[in-house]
Amino acid sequence: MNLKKLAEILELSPTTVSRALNGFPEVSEATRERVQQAASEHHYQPNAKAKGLATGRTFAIGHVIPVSAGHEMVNPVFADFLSGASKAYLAAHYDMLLSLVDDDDEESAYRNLTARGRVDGIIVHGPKVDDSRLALLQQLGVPFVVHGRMTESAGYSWVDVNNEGAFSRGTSFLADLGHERIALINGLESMVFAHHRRAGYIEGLAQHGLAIDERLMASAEMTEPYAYSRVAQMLQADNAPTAFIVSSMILAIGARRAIEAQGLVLGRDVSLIAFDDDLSYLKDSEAVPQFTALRSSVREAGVQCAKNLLRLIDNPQSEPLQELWEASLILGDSTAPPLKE
Amino acid sequence: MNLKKLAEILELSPTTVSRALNGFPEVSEATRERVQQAASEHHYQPNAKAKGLATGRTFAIGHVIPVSAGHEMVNPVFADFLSGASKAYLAAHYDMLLSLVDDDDEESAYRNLTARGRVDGIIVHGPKVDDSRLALLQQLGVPFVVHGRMTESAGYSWVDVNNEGAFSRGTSFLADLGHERIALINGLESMVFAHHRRAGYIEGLAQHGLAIDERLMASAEMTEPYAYSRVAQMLQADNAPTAFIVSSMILAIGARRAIEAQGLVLGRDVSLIAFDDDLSYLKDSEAVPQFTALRSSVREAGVQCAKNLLRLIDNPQSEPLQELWEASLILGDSTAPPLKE
DNA sequence: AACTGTACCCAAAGCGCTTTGAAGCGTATC
DNA sequence: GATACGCTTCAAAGCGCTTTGGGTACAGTT
Repeated sequence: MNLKKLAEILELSPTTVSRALNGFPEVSEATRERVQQAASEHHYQPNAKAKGLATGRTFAIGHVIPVSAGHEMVNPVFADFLSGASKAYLAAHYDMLLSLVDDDDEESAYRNLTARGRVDGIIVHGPKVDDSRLALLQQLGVPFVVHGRMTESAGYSWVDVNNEGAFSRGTSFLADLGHERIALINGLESMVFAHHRRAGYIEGLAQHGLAIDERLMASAEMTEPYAYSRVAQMLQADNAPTAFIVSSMILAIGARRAIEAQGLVLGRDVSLIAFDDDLSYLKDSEAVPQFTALRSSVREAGVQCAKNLLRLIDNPQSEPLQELWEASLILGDSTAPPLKE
Repeated sequence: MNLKKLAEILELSPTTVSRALNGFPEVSEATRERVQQAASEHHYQPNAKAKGLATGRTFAIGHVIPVSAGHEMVNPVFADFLSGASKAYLAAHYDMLLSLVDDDDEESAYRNLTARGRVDGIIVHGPKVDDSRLALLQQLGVPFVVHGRMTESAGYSWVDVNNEGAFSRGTSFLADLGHERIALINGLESMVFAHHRRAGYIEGLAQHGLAIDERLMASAEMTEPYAYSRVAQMLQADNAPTAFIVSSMILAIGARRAIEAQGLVLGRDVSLIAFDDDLSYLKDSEAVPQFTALRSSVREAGVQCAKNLLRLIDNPQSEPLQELWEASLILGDSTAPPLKE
């Protein structure tokens, strides 16, 4: 079923049918209703390609998701982020185009999406320190919103969590409990979020006059086995840490496994704070959460990135939209003062 | 940059430029090279909407992903599945369109995608027992491949793991070790995969003459807290199970937490087998895996579903493609004979 | 009776590509 | 010298929609 056939059935011109369906005023209410009736009866939906060609719009948003080239790993938070974003798109009748690309040749993905006119805007994931994509996207002239931040420059839109503040606060909290050996299990520090978290961690230590010890800082792709092995190793070393602050729930799970494998009890012998993206299948929100956590919903971030991008598209002259969210510190079962020796 | 402008620059007709770029034989090698040269110089990419309109093809595949309506939960295996599928699409120059929809109104998502001509084919996720989508998709006449199975009927394409065989084998393995009280922590049994796993579990018990006890079977959305609470509850009950077989790594993690919270040791006091989708961030593949597991890579399933769908699209008259994969049983650290009392 | 305004509707052009049918132009054939 | 035949190129139509710039009919105004 297409416009022309529908128009024939209704004995109207395609013009009138189009206007009726798109809510233009120069068509009588009577015919508008007749048209809408017939459209839904015949399951008529305008062809997206034709509509896009005629309007110059596409009604699709591109998400370019980096897959770490070596280990083919895709960050599990994306599922929740996308589910949030798709909520916003659904309401606005946008579609979501996904490109998972090796993070060493992302550039061609952005070029493709825009040059071929596949999308009206782009959500950028996984910003890196000194990210070269910023210049590229600005040059391409496509509206975009970054989930996270690239540089400190003002000229682009982003939604981010105050990772530095959160990790400073978490580290302080552990120090206030009396911990003096606090370890950081972080993501890859080429990622801006990990960079900020490390900075916050160091700031927290500094505020309490605690020494910075490189041996207490780990940084890698955030998998469960990585957390397990690094935490196990740190606990076995001389002068082991009594507390950990870790960058994701997955890491917290690996850390917990390592702690218990040493015969230690989490929340008594060892304390732990996790950054919690509030993933749907890993909720840390029982009456007493298993982990003390810095929480910020990645699903909500998805909603907000999407909404802001749509605003940018509808309103190309507008100023960049920037939002810095605070994570909340949720008290759980995994933190306590250090044991007296 | 578009075809017309490129043609003007080259002082050729759009026809010739188009043919040159699309590898038609009726253009001389000399001009073909000249055209390709100019195209890449000017970053020319054909407009996807126009190309699609002219050819009737779209070069996009739709993935419709159910989000459980109540809890807004999206299954974490999708990230890995999509990363596999996108590999296949990249090679064939297809794009991936994602629709995350409440699983109670998926129908309109399929109608939309096809009626508006947004996709050339669809991958169907999360098949349910007696799934009404099968009839709908066949009626819509769009090529599709199901990840999993819907009914036993022969008339459609799917790629699935032999869940029944796997869970029968896993249950048998536990019974052979001497376990007599074996519990199942399953996903929602409205899902076909969970249905099959339950059937396999029961078959395994039956083969060893073990009784079926409804109190040892749990079924729900597969979250960590769910596994934790159900396992804790079963362990505290009279006549507690000595072994568990669970439907995902996330469940295994929740189960482990519950087991250890009782002061029990996994792989000594309690045995556990997990179904392992081989997720990139939860790999169970150290020298000795922490969990004994039934493993089948969901990323590979993504690759294969995508490849088969592309074959179906290129070759509409072909027979349905159906593949049943066997999971491998990986011996890990979480299983042992039951303790003698 | 002629004019203006308003409400409704339409023909045709155009979005950027592919594809059909045909044309121009050497070279070989009779 | 006329005809046929490759080889290369092109003009124009068409994909399904939106949008511009009208047109028609009828009521109200002068």
